[in-house]
Amino acid sequence: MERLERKEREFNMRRAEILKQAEKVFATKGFHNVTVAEIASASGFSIGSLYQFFEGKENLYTTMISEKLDLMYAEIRKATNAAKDITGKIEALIDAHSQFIEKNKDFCRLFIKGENAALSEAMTSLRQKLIDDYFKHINFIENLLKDGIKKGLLRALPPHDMASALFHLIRASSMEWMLVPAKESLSSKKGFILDIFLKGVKKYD
Amino acid sequence: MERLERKEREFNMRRAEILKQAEKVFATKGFHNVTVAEIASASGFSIGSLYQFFEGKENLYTTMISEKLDLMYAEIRKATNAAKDITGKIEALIDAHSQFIEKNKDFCRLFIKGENAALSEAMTSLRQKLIDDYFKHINFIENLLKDGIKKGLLRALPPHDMASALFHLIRASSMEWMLVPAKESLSSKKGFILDIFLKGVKKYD
Amino acid sequence: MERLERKEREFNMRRAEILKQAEKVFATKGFHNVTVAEIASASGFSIGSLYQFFEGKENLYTTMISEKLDLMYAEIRKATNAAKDITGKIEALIDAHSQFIEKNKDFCRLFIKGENAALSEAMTSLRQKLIDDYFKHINFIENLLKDGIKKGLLRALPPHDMASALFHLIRASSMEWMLVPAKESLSSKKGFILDIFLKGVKKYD
Amino acid sequence: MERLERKEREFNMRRAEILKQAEKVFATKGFHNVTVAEIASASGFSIGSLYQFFEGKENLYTTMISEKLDLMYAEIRKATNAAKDITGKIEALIDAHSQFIEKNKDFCRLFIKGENAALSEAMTSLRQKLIDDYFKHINFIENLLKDGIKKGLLRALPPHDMASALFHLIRASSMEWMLVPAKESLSSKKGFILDIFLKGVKKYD
DNA sequence: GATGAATGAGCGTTCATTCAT
DNA sequence: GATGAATGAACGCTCATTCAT
Repeated sequence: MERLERKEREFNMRRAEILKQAEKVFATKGFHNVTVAEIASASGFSIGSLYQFFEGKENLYTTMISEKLDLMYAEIRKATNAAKDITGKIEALIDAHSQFIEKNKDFCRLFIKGENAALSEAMTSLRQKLIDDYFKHINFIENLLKDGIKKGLLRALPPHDMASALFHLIRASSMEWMLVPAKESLSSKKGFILDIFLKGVKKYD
Repeated sequence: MERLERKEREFNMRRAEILKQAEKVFATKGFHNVTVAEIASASGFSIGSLYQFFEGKENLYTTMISEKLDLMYAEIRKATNAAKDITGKIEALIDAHSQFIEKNKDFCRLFIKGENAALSEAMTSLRQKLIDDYFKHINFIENLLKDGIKKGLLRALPPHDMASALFHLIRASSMEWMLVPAKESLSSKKGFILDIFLKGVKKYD
Repeated sequence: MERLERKEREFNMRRAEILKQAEKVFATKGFHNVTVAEIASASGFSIGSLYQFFEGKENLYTTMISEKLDLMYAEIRKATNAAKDITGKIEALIDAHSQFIEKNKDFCRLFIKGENAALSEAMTSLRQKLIDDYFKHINFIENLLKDGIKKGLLRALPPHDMASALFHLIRASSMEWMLVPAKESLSSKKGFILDIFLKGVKKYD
Repeated sequence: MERLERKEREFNMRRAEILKQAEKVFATKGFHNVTVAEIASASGFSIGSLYQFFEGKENLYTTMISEKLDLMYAEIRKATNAAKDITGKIEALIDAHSQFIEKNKDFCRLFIKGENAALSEAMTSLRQKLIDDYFKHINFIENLLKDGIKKGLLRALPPHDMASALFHLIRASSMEWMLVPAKESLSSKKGFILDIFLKGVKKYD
């Protein structure tokens, strides 16, 4: 019994190590420009071993993307839920999202670079998962904003559109921060995002 | 003389036809999953002929992306410049951008899917061009908003960040419209974008 | 009648012009690294026109080689025949051969570089022609030497082997002259070739 | 340790096998008329495997030529050095050279056919190596002959030219033997070469 | 179990030749 | 006749995956 557990633990550790190194390599060069041999070499395993952990190159890639994104959404929601009031939650949402991107610059670049397309089964279902997760996340933000409307803090605009807007305002800062080599910390944009999202750009209402 | 002109016209028509068909094929399957033979067959030319118009697969791809994007930015700016006052210009900006996306759904999907990455010279310089064009466009919007600030219509927020925010609010709607199969017209979101951009989501200031 | 003659004369002039330019291009880059388009462009004719003068690329190449080599052998024999006595004839043979090589350095390099092989019909028959011409030439020298034996000037060694030896002694100098960038005139070797061929290297007999 | 040695030995055996079969195929058809698939099939390996042993088609070709030629020069020099006196050494030189050609008819034919040209890096450096090795060999013969001059056996002709002459006299016989399908053994020419090289063709001095 | 050499389908690209104009 | 755009077979090479050791 104990033996089995150790085996399982070891298996998971190796799997995680491979994913970690694969992320680095993929993030640097993109899916199509990386060979399985490279990942094997980077992670210190043999080519053959990789195929014991993952069904193939695509599966390794989609798993890596998928698990990392799960982590991102989880982190953001956890931080958001931990805040007390609506404004605090929105602030936490912006902050946690920004921080994840700052910590995972290379990974996130994969989404600017693109490198997702493909026709194969695995890639198609990855894309669908990405879309589903995206809408789940928008829905999470939506509920937050609905609460704000109910509490009389926010205007009664379509919640889904508001949520989408907030998400993409965060994305806007992130993208620019990733595109321009050296700039101030991404987190410094939090105030602006919060301000423009809440009050808009017009001078007098 | 006339002969030469007709030759040139024909050349350009064939070139355009290839680009048009290549756009369709690339949009469906992404750069790496399309073969030159497929594009040749789809556009009704032989493999060899493609190489008279374009230096290779990458050149065909980057040319297609580049020219189409040039067109998009040009259309948006033309429509924007044609409007009279600031609010009208912002409205026109949103409208023209939305309309281009509605008319070029498949092409725009390439950017959601990503499929830009690659390490080669051509691809690297395409990416740089995309980034440059993006910032040029943000700058165009920036100037528009600066004018609004000067005229006392808009708050004196950092113009670049405001421009980026507006651009990504438009992008937010577009993305969702492309992700969800059948939905109301993208243009119908114009009112919301304008509203949230100008006034924000907060109930009382 | 006269019209026809002019046509024919023009045809031959164009054909010669193509061969002349083709020689230059082939000599510089070798058969496989030259395209038909290059030859067309170099000779000032269209691709299609080339196919009116020659059946194809191989035919153009083999014709060029063949005719040039015919010329070489003809020149050498003419000069040789013009000399009076045996020793003079051998001297003339060496001289004319050396001079042809000096005048046609690039062409002759084709034979050092190789660039003859191929499996196709045309190439095979070219090779056979080269071999036949080579033996015909050796035979010419042979007759010269037989005469020398009959006249009591030369030892009664196997005439074919003697002829071959003489030919390759000339070739030896030529080769080195072509391999080493800048050297004294090839013709300056005539004395040495004659000396070693006639007297050998041994000090006392 | 032992394991590693066996691996290395196997690797070298496979590499040698590929070179051997490649030599046959190239010798028959020339560089440009052989496909990588053909060599793979002839040597009993897959296309991909060839690329584990050699960087590409050119590398395979140049390696084959280079190693074989190294072997030839080594054999000739070894045999020559083993002989006692000058005349014996010259005889051994002729003999060893002839024997190598008799044993490696197909390989040597590559040099008659030519098939060395090409513009690429690898081919250019092969050519330079061939030339360098040629002159190194001539130099080896030169030293031999210089010794003969010093010992009073040979006339004080320019040693380099004498060496070149001897080399090409051997080459003359070899070439004819290769060109004419069936003939007496090449080695039977040794006597003639020695005779003409030492004494020349003139009857009375 | 672990390995990495072996496999070969599939790719982008070239260029001799043809033939509509 | 003269042209050169169009053709597509054929090539060298890569690399995800397998499987004998």
